[in-house]
Amino acid sequence: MPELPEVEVVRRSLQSFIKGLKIKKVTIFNKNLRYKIDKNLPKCIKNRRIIFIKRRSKFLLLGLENGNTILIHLGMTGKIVILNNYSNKTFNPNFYYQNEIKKKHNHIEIEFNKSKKMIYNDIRKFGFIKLVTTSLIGKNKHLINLGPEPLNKEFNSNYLNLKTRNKKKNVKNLLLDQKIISGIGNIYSNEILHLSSINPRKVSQSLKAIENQNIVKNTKAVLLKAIKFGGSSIRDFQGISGKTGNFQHEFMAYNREGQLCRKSKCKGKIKKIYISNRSTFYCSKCQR
DNA sequence: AGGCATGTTACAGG
DNA sequence: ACCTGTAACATGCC
Repeated sequence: MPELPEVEVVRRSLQSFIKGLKIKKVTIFNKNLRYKIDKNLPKCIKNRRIIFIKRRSKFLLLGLENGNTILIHLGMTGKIVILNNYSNKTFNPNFYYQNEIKKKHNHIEIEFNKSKKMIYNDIRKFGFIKLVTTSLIGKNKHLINLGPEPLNKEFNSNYLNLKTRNKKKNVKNLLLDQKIISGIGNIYSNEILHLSSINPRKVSQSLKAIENQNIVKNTKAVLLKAIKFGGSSIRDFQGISGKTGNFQHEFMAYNREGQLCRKSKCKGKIKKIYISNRSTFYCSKCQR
């Protein structure tokens, strides 16, 4: 599911559902995610209250009152499900999702007070959950090398000029490089370059200042719009209430091979190529 | 059956 | 050192 917009949509939902709640019970059905879940995790988080819910790049950070933070990455297919009133006798863990979320991929269940429950479900198990010390979070190996948040002011054209100046990397891989900008994945890199009318194979070094300026502007625009639309639901992304996002209907390039460019008056065709083994979509006319 | 999939990471080779 | 491509992880879908 998860690039920055999807993770942000989940964060906002969590904020309204579980902020301030106390963890009452933790059940691990399957500890073999990307990293094995520490067997001490349940007892370290039990009886602790959630005091903040933040996002850094594609990571979720659930801060606890005891100085620990639950760090979550959703990988490719990770989902978080929240259930209300689970004490109800007719409780069904897949209530909101019905057939769409399969119980066999529920790996962790965290029960809170106020009859709320959070489930981590992940088909491919590329995601993970681990506990980190809140005060040391910036030094965590997953976070320490991340570049700026694209929606922050530090991601601006000066920054991008500096980062592209000596880079021979193609611009698509540049956008995917979490050390340079954090949170962009394959879908949104395609969308950003399409909106910027820049060929994904273009070498970073050769980007003009105005192009960098456009990339910055369009990165922010694409991500904000995607958040506004509830993220993209391709395959299986769903927001926490089980609702799907709607940004997939707004795609200009991604997944549109062979279709007409949606830019007004362009009339070009969307092509699909592979760059570093990732599917890449661009308009052969307006992204030369 | 085989290729492909929103992510990350390790490794090989240029 | 930088860059790219490949593979791996596990599962499901077309």
